[in-house]
This record gives sequence, structure tokens and C-alpha cells, in this order.
Amino acid sequence: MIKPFSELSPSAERVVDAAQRLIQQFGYNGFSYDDISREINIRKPSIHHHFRTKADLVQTVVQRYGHRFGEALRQIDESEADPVKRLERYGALFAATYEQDRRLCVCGILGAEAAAMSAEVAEDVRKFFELNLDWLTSTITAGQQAGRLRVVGTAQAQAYGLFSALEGAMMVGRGFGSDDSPANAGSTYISNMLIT
Amino acid sequence: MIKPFSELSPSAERVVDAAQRLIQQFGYNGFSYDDISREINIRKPSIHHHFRTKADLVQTVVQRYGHRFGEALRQIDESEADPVKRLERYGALFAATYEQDRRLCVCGILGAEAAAMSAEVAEDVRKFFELNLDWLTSTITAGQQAGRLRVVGTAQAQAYGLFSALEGAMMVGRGFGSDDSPANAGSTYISNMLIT
DNA sequence: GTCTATATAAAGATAGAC
DNA sequence: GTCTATCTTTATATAGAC
Repeated sequence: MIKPFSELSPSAERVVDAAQRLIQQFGYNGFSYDDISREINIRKPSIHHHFRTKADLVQTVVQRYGHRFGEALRQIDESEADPVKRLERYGALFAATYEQDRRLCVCGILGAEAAAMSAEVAEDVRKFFELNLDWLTSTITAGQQAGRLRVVGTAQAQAYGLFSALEGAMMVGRGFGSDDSPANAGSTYISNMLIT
Repeated sequence: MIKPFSELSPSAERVVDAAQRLIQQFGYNGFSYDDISREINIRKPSIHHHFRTKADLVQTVVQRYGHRFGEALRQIDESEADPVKRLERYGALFAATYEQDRRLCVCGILGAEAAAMSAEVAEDVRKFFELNLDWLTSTITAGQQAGRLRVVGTAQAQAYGLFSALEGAMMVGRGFGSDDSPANAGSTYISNMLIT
């Protein structure tokens, strides 16, 4: 068990910030303690003082990321009643990330690299996916019950499809060298479900 | 300019095979010449003899992969006239990859890691995406003209959406620890466009 | 075309002083 | 909590013999 992200000291927080950005741009195996060191002007052993291993550091990044995402979902639910608009707001979360120098979803890229990761990190990534798929499933179901969405197959399958489209759009956008927002892929997906 | 993949010697081919598998499972930064060495029982300098640098090797992997994918698309076009069935066959290509130990699309994972790659490799990855999006755009357009598919927005946007869903489904499936086929995500996407 | 030996740099991590 | 110094392992790559 690692120390919870809520108890990080200010400098530990700066390490986590830098690590998150580096993961989103280069992936787990694409950055080192030395990169963080250069980025926030701290020596490598100081980073080890806060996070004994790289796996611990990345786990903290994932846990904080998942927590923040959960907060964002709660925020959407509190401020928006229409399920269709909720889904659009959801897509905008991915867009906001990608618009920052084409950064990827932390768990998207770590999911892709899952085979090269510690079991602990992999489990937290899985929980992130679960959080998202559960939220999408109930929001899509709400849209169906409100007569706004046409659900072909199950709401679970549509949730998986929409989530995949958003995660995939970031990855494809990167490789295609496109600034096109993942929100477009999200809107397209939602439009296909929409009852007009 | 690297040597074309069509002129590889048998042992160079074995190196490319091993490299491709390692990329699909661990990503560009997740494998080394040493891994290949252990895998196919050859010494590291022998690999360097065939491929001067890792970037050269990976570029060969991507070019061969793109060529084979192009052949598969041609194969689909030759043997299947119905646009909807063509799209299903297309989804099955991704499924076939994922079913081998949950391997990812070579260009999917390399696209995600694009920021950490050489310009040459990045360009070949981009061409792969272009090949796929062009094929999907014209196949979806054909489906629309045949009165089989309902295209909300543009065929380009739907092509991007379907491609993202398939690439994303592999990534998400990995991170979620699911054997669920990406073909399901593809079928779901196609079903949403289908005129019944 | 393949090998042994080796160079060089980087990565993850620890010891111990301040 | 931060540092200098150091260790160990690994990665990419080259020299040169067979």
C-alpha cells in the first residue's frame, strides 16, 4: 500500500504533476526520474525520498487521476440533468486533456502498456475504466428511458463503444498528427444514438 | 531510407517478427534488442547487422505491417461486395490481432507513443492511419449510396469514429483485462449506423 | 552472417552527509 | 527534505575475429 495522494507534501505534488504530464506524452517507459529531475529542478534521490520506486510514483499518479475524474463526473451529474448533455460534457473532458499539447488519457496509455506494468498499477487502471464504463452505462440508460437515445444492443455495449471511441480518438489523433478534438468522435458517436 | 521489407533475409525476417510481437505487447520503449536476442536465439550484434538502429528496425516493422494491412483490405474488396459486410470483415482484422494474447495494433500503440519516436517512424504510422481512414470513408460512402447505412454528419467523421472505436477497444480491453473482442465494439458502431 | 568483447550512456535505486 | 556520490543493471551501439 502506498501513501494516499491526498497526503502529499507540496514538493511531492510537483513530482506527481511532472510525472503525469510525462506519462501522458511519452508513456510509462518513455520517461525517467532524470526527466522529472530536469523538469522541476530537484535531484533524483529526492524523488526517491517521496516515491520509493517508479511503480509507486505512477500508482499515485493514477489514483489521483482517477479521483479527479470521479469528481468531474459528480460535477456533471450535479449541474446537468439532461443525459445527452451529460454525455457531451463527458466528451469535453477528453477534449480538454487532448487540447493540452495532445496529451493522452493517463489510463489510456497505461492500459496500452499494461503488459509492462506492475499488478498494482494495472489494477488501478482497471478501476478507472470501471468507473467510466459504469457512469456511461447508467447515463446512456437514463437517456434511453427519457426517450432521447436509441440503444441498439445493451447500454453496456454502447458505453464500451463510446468510451473506446473517445480513448481511441486521442491515440489516433496523436498518430495521425491531428489537432481534431476527441470530442468530435464523441459527438459523432452520440449523434448516431440520438432519436431526432 | 531503409532497406524495403520485401528484401529481408530469412533471419532478418525472424528479427522483424519478434520485434513486431514485442511492440504489440510492450510498446516501442518496452522492448530491447536483448529481448529479441533471447526470443529468437541470436546475438545482439547480429541484429544490428540487419538493422543498424532500433528506429530502423521499427520502421521496417511498421512498413511491413502497413503493407499487409493494405493487402487484407484489397482481399476484402475482392471477395465481398456488400459494404456492410466489408465493414464487419474489417472489424474482424482487429479482432484477429487482439485474440493473439491481446496484442494491439502496431500503429495504435506507436501512435500513442508518437511523441517519443523518430520522424520517419511517425510518418509511416501516419500513412497507416490514412490508408485505413480512406478505405473506411469510401466503404461507408458506398454503404450510404446503397441505402444500407445512415450517415450522420460526414462519411469522414464516421470513418474516424469507427476507426477510433476499434483502436480504442483494443487499448481499453487491455487495460480492463478483458478478452472481449474489439469486433464487438466494431459491430456495435456499425449497428448504430445501420438502416433496418 | 554470426559471434565475443567492449564502449558509452542512461535507468532505477541506495548510502549517508547536511 | 534535499543533496553529492555511488552502485548495479540495462540499453543502444561498435570493433573486429571467424
